[in-house]
Formats: sequence, C-alpha cells, structure tokens
Amino acid sequence: MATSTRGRIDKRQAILGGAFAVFARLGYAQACVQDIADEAGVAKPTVYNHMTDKATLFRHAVEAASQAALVARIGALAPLADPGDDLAGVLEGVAHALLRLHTDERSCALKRLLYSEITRFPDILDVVTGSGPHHLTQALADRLARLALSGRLRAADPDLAAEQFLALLLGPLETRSRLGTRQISDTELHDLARATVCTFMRAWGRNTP
Amino acid sequence: MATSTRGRIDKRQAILGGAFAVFARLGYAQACVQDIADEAGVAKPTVYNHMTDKATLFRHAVEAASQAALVARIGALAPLADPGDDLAGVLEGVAHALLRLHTDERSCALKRLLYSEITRFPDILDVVTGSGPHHLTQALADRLARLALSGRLRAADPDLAAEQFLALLLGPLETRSRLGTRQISDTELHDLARATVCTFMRAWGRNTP
DNA sequence: GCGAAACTGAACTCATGGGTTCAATGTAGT
DNA sequence: ACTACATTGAACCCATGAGTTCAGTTTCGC
Repeated sequence: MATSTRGRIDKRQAILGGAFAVFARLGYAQACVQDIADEAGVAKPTVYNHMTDKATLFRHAVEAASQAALVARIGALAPLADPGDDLAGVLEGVAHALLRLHTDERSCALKRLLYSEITRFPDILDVVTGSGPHHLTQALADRLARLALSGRLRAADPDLAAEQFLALLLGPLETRSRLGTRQISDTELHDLARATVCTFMRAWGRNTP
Repeated sequence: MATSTRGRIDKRQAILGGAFAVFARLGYAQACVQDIADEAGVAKPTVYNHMTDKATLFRHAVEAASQAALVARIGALAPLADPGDDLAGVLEGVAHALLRLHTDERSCALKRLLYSEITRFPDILDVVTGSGPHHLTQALADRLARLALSGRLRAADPDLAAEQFLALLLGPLETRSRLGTRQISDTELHDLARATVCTFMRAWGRNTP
C-alpha cells in the first residue's frame, strides 16, 4: 500500500489523464480547470487538492504523456537489436512503427503543447528528452553503432547517422500532416518509411554497387 | 492615392508589426491588445479601428510575417540557378543560408505561433504555404530537376529529393535549438550544412566512386 | 459501528482583459 | 477658415476563469 490513502492514487491518475485530454483538445490557455475536473469525473476542489495550480497540473500531465510516448518510441527500436539478413526490411519496419507513434493523436497534441508552452515552461523539455540513454536519438545511435561494428553500415559517426535517419523520417511529417492537424494514411506512412530507408541505405550502407 | 487616407496606412503597418512582436513574445492568449497598441505607439481604439477582433489582428500579423519569411527563403535558393563547377559548395552555401533564415528570432517565434494556434485558426496554414510555386519545397524541387536534367544529380523524383534535402537540413534543428528556444552558433550551423550536403550528395549525386 | 480522511457541489472573491463609448484633439484636403 | 475623419485617453461594461470556502456526504481503516 505504501503511500496509498485509498482512492487518492486513482483520482490522481484520472486527473492527470483528464488534464492531458483537455489540454490536448483546447490548449493551455483555453482549457479551464472545471473542464478538466469534469473530464476526470471529479470535483474542482479535488483537483486543487492534488495539484497546487493549473501550471503544475499542466506540467505533470505533459510529463506523464511525454514519458509514455518516449518509452513507446524507444521500444519500437527493439527489432534493430537482432536484425536478420534483411537489414533494410527491418529498418523499414522500425521506421514505419516510429512514424505511427509520431503521428497518432496524442503525439501530435503533445508536440503542439510543447511548442506553444515552451516559453512559459522553459524547463519542461528537460523532462521530455531526459538524461543520457532516455533520448531517442541516442538509443538509435547505439543500435546503429553495433550494426556498423558488424559491418552492416558505414563505420562513421553513428550519432550523425541516427540524427539524419530521424530527420529524414520525421522531417516530412511537419508539412504532410499540416503541423499535426491532418491524419496521414497508413499507406502514405509506409511509402515514407520506404523512401527514408532507401535514401538512408544509399548514404550509410556498406557500398556494394 | 487609391485607398490611402493619409496616415492610415502607416498606422496599419505599425499595428501589424507591433502585433507580431507582442504575439511572438507572449503568445496569442497572453498578449493583450493594450500591449500591442503600446508597442505600435497607438491607442487601443485605433487598433479596433483597423482590425475587427484580436483574432483577425493575429491572422493578419502572422500572414504578413509568414509571407516575408517565405520570400526570403525562396530567395536563398537563387545560387542554385547557375552553380559553377562546384555543385556541393553551392549547395552548402544555400543550405547555410536556409539554416540562418530558419533559426532567427522571428522565424522561431513564427513557428511557435503556428504550432500553438493551428487548432484555433486551421486555415492559417493555407496563407503560409501559399499555392503552387510559392512553396519552398516546390521551388527547391524545380532547381533540383534542372540539375538532374544537366546530369549533375540522379535523374529520379526531384520532389522527393527536395523534401529529403530540407528534412535532412531542418529536421535536426528541432532538437538542437530546443524547439527554437536556444540560439545555435553559426559554426554549428555551418557543420550542419556540411553534413547535410555530404549525405545528400552521397544519396542523390551522380555515382562517381 | 466510529472516526478521520477525502470527496462533492455550489456559491463566492477577485483579477484580467476584450471590446465599446465619448468628448476632446489633431490633421489633411478645399 | 471649414469640414470630415482619424486619433487619443480614459473610463466603462461584461464575460471568463483561477482559486477558495464551507457545509454536507461518501468511504475506508480499524
């Protein structure tokens, strides 16, 4: 039981969940605490019983959502740990999974929230990217470094390779999804993954023409 | 004279400029019309004499800033019209210019504003990207197509090449500049341009190993 | 069952800010 | 000089919403 005083923990989760939902739907300024309380199925004073202000409520809600998104994204890199003989195919699968994780409703809303409130909460990025290996680029760089060691990729700067892979993959999303407004069809995501891996392998693959 | 009734036009420009400055500094919700009037050196009723709402004020201010940014960016592509014998060098120069145009204060603020208010003003993107050739990717694709025709690049999909070039170039900015919060040193921008062109040429250059 | 804690609903305070009104003051064309 | 209109400053109205208070109710530990 530890810290639990019965329903306290459930309510807290409900509040954080409802808060992110409402913030995602309306943005920080437009979202009012009463809406959040309603969404969480809770009375307004209960919200203030768990969080001191609207600001810390926002902070905790965004932190929770970011952490969840980050672990999902890093988890999507798993197939790279042991690719079979078809490296391009595995890369393509990972690319497709990353694209889906970056284009779902919650991720787009999260990105919008980060961009819009980064000036009001300058420290909120520290929580999202985290330290050391909890960074997506870093995690990917680790995988690519091992692939380079085993001769499947050019043995050059794996950090740069990871950065460019993610840039190639995720950069086009901004325009294509209209800043996360429009949903992208799964076949379009698939084509995007294919094109990314194709270009990436031409630039970073073992040169076997 | 046409529409001009003396100082009307000057005041209008001052209002739009002040509006963008304040919106960029504080965001849409936090910016109050009185601040904008002060920034523009104008009384509050004068603002409402030119613009009906705060919303249309925002719309016009962002439209003006976006148009200015877009023409500057497309203008930076000019050297590609007639590259000398050093295609990679010219590409690198253009890349560096584009990076500087995408990382200045106004551009970062504009991007933040677009991301944060895209849900409240869903049509605002139409003005920014514009129609046909007023799109940066399209303009770059045109240049690359001519380079491909003259045998300087692989004769494949120039639209894809342009999209990937911009993705490689601008994608890393998001993380490196902390969503536009942190200024990036000019040498770092230079390195980024170099790395981008290097990878791009490996993937899209005439294969002459 | 008892008591302590959390929870609820409703009403309240108070600050902020969009938008308007108005009388007074330029200011440019004729 | 005269007219018409833009501008100004200050005050005003009103909606919204953050955060609080409180009396009453639920719920769990014991």
